[in-house]
Amino acid sequence: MVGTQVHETPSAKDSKTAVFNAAALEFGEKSYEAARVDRIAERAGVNKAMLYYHFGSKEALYLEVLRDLFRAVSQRTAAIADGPGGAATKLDEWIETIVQEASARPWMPPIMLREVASGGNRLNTDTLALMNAVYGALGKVIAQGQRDGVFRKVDPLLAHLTILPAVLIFLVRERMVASRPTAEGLLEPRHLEQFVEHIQGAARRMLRKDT
Amino acid sequence: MVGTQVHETPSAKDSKTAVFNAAALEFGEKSYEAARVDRIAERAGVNKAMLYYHFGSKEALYLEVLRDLFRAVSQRTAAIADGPGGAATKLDEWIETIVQEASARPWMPPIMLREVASGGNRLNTDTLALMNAVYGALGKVIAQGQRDGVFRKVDPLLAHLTILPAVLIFLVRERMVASRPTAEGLLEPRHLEQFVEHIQGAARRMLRKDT
DNA sequence: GGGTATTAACTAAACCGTTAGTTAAACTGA
DNA sequence: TCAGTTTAACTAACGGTTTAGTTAATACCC
Repeated sequence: MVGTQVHETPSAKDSKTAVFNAAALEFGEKSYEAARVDRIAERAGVNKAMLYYHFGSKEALYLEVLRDLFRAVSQRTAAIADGPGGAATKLDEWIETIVQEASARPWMPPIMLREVASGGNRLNTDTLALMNAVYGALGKVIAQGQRDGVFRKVDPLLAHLTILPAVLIFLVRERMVASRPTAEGLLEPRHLEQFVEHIQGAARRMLRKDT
Repeated sequence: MVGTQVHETPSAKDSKTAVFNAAALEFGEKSYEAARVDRIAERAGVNKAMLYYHFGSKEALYLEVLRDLFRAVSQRTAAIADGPGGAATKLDEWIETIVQEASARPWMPPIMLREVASGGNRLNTDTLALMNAVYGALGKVIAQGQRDGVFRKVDPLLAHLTILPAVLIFLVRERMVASRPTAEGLLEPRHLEQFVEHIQGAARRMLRKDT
């Protein structure tokens, strides 16, 4: 939806994107089942029937949010993998991109986490393909690094399952921290840039050849 | 509940633990809101009202599952941190313990992921304290390693936020994989031992001093 | 011991607020 | 006028919780 340009009358487009944005926020805050259609409509400032007019059902609206989310990330990460540069740089960029997209769509991390937590039952084939593209991009970068002799032999899937979860959870954690008055222990605040540097470093150390 | 020994008549204990176990399964599979009290009762083979008789409410039951879960993990990880051994070994054991506890309670990873995804709103102070204990244990191990000169200077919180998410997501992923007929890309199967070795290695590389 | 009171364990059914989804009418701009 | 847009009002079903009542075992008292 972010970035969709179907030809529609101005008012229609406005109400549709209003619903979409409100839905993204709502689905980011609550699970699919806890998300309320009425609340989405209210947040969008439109009548609930508009939601059904534009999207057909709660589930269709949710899937629209999902697709939009993965489409953006998969395209950008794929561009990095296929673009120019060394593997180590691309690795940093891959991480940076995920973080950027998640910042542009704060609902992304919680939705993804809930989706995997629930076994991805709601993910249809093409959405799954988009997720795979994100992984595929990292796989290409790792393969390039191994070909170039700068990365050691590491299972790319396990590498992916080390980096991405950390990013997602750090980002959702930020909200928890923000909402608590006195945050200590696990909820001590940390700066995003600090984390990005850390996880880039950790990824590099995980992958680089021992000297 | 696992490990609770309150004195109760046999039948009461049976029905109560039956409800507890059914609830743990249900809450592991679905979000709190998607979990159905009727289904829990059915799975436990008891009347729905028994659930209220023993636990008072759906939420109280959920919190019981949560507490049980964190109690076990926090106790075991704390024991490792305070026990004998080198930091590197303790690090491996810390990871191993999380994996073991999660295997004993397959509902742990999905519940924890959903909980952080939703900002931990349902976590009360003492449950949060248990989570902090798990982190605190890792913090102690890292501090020991730094004191002994085998670990480099790394923010223990960021280190924790690198290791634990990976473990949780790998474990929930296993279910997704198992439930799909042809798993490719992100869903290619991997062995648990293989992953444990990988994440232990990644953690060690993240923390060890450069030579 | 035997009769009575009390309690824990359990059930079927109803209650009632909530919620996704519908409908039919009204409005708007071209 | 006419298609696209918007709305208030409505409905059917669902789901957590309560309730009124049953059963069987245990405790108490003479």
